[in-house]
This record gives sequence, C-alpha cells and structure tokens, in this order.
Amino acid sequence: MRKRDKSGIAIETYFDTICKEAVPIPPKILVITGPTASGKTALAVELAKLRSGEVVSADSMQIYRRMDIGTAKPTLEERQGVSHHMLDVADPEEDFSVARYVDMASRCVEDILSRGNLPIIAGGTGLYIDSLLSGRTFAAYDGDSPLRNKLEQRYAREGGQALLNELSKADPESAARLHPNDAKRVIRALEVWMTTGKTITQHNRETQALPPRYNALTLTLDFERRVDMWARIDRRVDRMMEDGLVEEVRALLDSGLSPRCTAMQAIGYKEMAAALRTGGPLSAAAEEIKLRSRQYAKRQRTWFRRNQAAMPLLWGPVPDFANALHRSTVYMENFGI
RNA sequence: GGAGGAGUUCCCGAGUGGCCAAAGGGGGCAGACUGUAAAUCUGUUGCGUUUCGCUUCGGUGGUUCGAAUCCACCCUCCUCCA
Repeated sequence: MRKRDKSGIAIETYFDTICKEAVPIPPKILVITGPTASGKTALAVELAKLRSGEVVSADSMQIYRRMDIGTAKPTLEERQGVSHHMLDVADPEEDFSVARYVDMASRCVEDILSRGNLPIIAGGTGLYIDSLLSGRTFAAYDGDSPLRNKLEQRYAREGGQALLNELSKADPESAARLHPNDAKRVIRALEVWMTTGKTITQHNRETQALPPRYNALTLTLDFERRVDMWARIDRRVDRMMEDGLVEEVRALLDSGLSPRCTAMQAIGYKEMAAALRTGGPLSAAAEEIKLRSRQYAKRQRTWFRRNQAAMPLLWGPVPDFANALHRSTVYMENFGI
C-alpha cells in the first residue's frame, strides 16, 4: 500500500493514514447478488439455514410496504423461518435513498453480528450493496431545498452545458466526466459543492480511500445463457399477474399514491399503473414489464461485472440449487465463514 | 372484376434523382453510475483489408453520368366500388 516517488522514497498515502487509525478488522459477511430472477432469495435462505445466518435484503424496492407481488418480495413461506431484514421498512410515499439504506442496513448487520450469526446480504441493487460494504458516507442532501429547486429550474432553462461550465470552475474533474444530459448528476455535483464547499470529486476520493467496513465474500448468480434468464423472467412476470399484481397496483393508486413517487418507478408498477390509467390492455402491460425486466437485468450485469473479486455461480438452462449450495459452502469455508 | 393506397435497414417510420448505408423512435449490444439507482445517463447498431470499397430500400427489367426516389411489368398487403 505504499507508493514511491521518483527518488524511491516511500510516501504515505491517504489510505495508509486511514488504515493506521482503523484498528478493527472488518467483519466477514456473505453477499449474494445477481440480476433479477436469478435465485438470490432461495439461495440466501438455504445458506442461512445451514450457517445460522440472517438475511439482509439489498433491494431498493422491497423496502416498501404494500409492494409485495411486483417486487418479488420473499413470502413468509419462502423465508422458512429465517430472519429477514430491510423488507417493509418504508411506506411507498416516502422517499428512500442509498444513504438511508446504508444507515439502516448497517445497523441490522451489526445486530446480527452481535448475535453471533452470519449476515447474508441478498439483493440486486448494486449501489446499495457497494455502499453498505464500504461503509460509505454521503455528502449532505436535502431533496426539497430551495437550492435544489433552483438548480433544477436552471437546468431546465439554461441547459446542462451551462451548469457544467459553472461546475468546471470549482470541480473541473467531474465537469469533464459528466455528460450535459445527465441532469441528476450535474445538479448533484453542483449542489454538493455549493452546500458543503467541498467538490464531489474530493468527497468521492475521500470515501474511496476509506477501508471497507465489511470483508465480504460475494457470490454473483447468473445464467450461462441469456435466453434462459429471459425465460425465467417471463415466467416470473406471468406468475405475478396470476398472483394479483393488477390488484396490488390498483390498491396503491386507490390509496392516493402519486404515480411520480420513487416507489412507483419500480418495474411492474409504473407499467401497470399506466395501463390502468389509460385503460390499455393488461396483457400488453405484462409484456412491457418483461421487456423492462430484461433491460434491468442487463444493467445489473454491467454493474456486477465490475467486481472482479466476486465468485460467479452460473446456472445452466435450469437452476441446480443443490450444486450451487455445495459450491457456495466451499467458497464460504475457504473464506472462513 | 374495377378504383385508389402501400411495400424502406431487426421493428415502427422519414426520405420522392446526386449532400443516402438512408432522419427519428423502438429494440439489440456495450458502457457509466457516491442521497430518486427496478432510477438516470452515454456510446454503438449492413459488410469489409474502414479518410476507401462492397451489398441494401418487395421482384425483374428499363430511363439517366447518377435511382430508395422516374418508367414498365410482376408479386404481396390494405381501403373502397362491384
């Protein structure tokens, strides 16, 4: 972890400094991730039973109450008595966020560890998992602040390039990295700078230098062939329709939930809500959900591929859980959990 | 049987003589991602030995220096009249 300058003398890096101070060794935990419909839930439960584990969901939509069918939230039967955390922790009208997730989920993990059990993080929201594992802190945020509103208005009026030009004065790095069309990130970068006086580049650099909070063995589930995953997604959506997805979405809308809130951006909900609103055929909405799910799975894969340390668990045409279970336990033994 | 209309790259759809390998959208593929992340954003998408060559706009033949665009015939589909 030491860099040397041209003269060959070792120089202290920020990381070295942090590591010296960080006395506690990060606890070992298990992470099970993978694209949607890849069998994360089932594997997590089986491994939890085997190793007295407790599951901590890492799913940005299963946190919401009253959203069960469309999020494929594990039912009580599927949980098989294994404790599950971070499910049903927010109401659909609430604005949830990564920061809240890290805050709440890390408390769950600590509790599980204090009980002497194995925390098993299971879910497909890559940002949530990475943030939890790193113990990342986030710059201040107020989604309803006057500044936020002003920046959003300016973005609409003046365009992204104008805001990027302004950003480049303080933070040329992120200004160069960001695309003018990337409204969310352009606005956030400016907001962080204006409210904290620190650039988001600097903030990111500092959080990256922090030692990881947890030492995770990551198992990434996936399919060898994409068509097999697509077939599984299709079947799952068909089953959601049979299980009453339409009624679930209708109930949310009837409760006065705004179609614009974060929860209603979930795949399955926004499509069904649109169909109910326009009176379009529900079968077409179901097909749309399948398509969006496939595209989502693709984005997830892009995220997971980045993690070189993850152990891949690939399914053939049909998931072979006995084999996956066996391989997982081997990985876990080698890892020491 | 008659009168119109239409067939464009994976799909939808613009294009009506050269600036067209062909707008735009969708889909596909690839990528990004630090408080909305199941969200959001980007690149790419006929083939090749890639500042150039080849094949492509239902089919065949023609007009022209030059055709997705004009002409003839044929095939298919749609609407209307019988």
